[in-house]
Amino acid sequence: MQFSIGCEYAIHGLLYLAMQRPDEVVLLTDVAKAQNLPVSYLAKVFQLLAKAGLVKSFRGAHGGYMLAQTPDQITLRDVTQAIEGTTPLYSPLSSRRECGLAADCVIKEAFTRAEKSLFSELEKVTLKEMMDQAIRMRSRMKWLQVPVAG
Amino acid sequence: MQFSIGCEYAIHGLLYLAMQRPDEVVLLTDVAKAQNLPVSYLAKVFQLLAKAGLVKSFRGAHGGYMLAQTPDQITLRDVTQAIEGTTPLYSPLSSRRECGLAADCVIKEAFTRAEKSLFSELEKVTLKEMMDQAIRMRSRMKWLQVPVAG
DNA sequence: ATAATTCGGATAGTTATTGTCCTAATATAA
DNA sequence: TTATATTAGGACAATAACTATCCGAATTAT
Ligand code: SF4
Ligand code: SF4
Repeated sequence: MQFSIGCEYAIHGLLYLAMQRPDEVVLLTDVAKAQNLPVSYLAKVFQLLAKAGLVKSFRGAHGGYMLAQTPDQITLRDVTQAIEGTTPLYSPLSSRRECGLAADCVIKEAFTRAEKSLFSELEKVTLKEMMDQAIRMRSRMKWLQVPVAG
Repeated sequence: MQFSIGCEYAIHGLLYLAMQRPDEVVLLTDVAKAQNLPVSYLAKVFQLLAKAGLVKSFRGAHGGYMLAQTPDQITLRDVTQAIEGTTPLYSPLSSRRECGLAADCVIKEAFTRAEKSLFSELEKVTLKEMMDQAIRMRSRMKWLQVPVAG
């Protein structure tokens, strides 16, 4: 019961993109290098982000990635769900157990509410806010030492 | 990012206990049989429940398990945490990434809030409520067809 | 054409979860 | 005391999920 490490890579990768000049296209290898991540796995993560519409990808020479939405549109929820998918937190295999409640079971309903509550919290935090923090505290985040606009 | 199947076993096992006469001691094998669960794994689950103080265990002849708290004291949060432990939903390995934010990082704070929110929802549902539902809908839950008080 | 780059699939390595088994400890009863 | 019933706990095996690597195909700029 933990977010996978792919979420961590995604969050920090997106933050790295957000810190570039707007519309700057970044190489995957640069993202990986800056944060000491395995580039081959990060590639998979970025493919998921692209599919989810959080980043735009460009193939070929001078290709790479850039954000597909403004940082204030991208929330932590978008990121985690892009990586982890949207399977419910609790889905009992009633195959073992004969049970005809199905739709209106207080247990399942409770988990559904809890899950909604979890993601609605994550939805409140945007990449913009993370970026703002990163700008304020840039000196303490060595992995983010990138040239910024201007 | 899903609650493990052990949680499902635990919830339904506790519900089975709750449906017995108060202070009735139940054999693990009966719980497993009623729900067609692997008894050896259910044993592990019940050991965790015992450690967490949700059930009392009795060894030896006429031994078994019973609830250690009244059904209205046991919440879904207690159960899930007894099984899954309390490791945080998100704990980035800053080993890869040099970052000095640590304590006051908006990302980590967001996940912490989200996690609290998740568990606070789960805390609102008690075994008593599940039991009441089970009593109302007994006919639709074949795995729970047990003799009840009286 | 050539070089640079992402895409997608296959696959391998690693870790976590789920399940089994065996022995020890404990409790009851004859 | 001995036999029997039952949980505790550790070691282990099987399975599944996650993480990581690799390669050929597609795409694009030069
Ligand atoms: S009681 Fe609810 S969670 Fe359990 S098997 Fe029935 S429908 Fe599923
Ligand atoms: S930015 Fe926050 S989550 Fe990322 S490495 Fe720094 S402290 Fe950890």
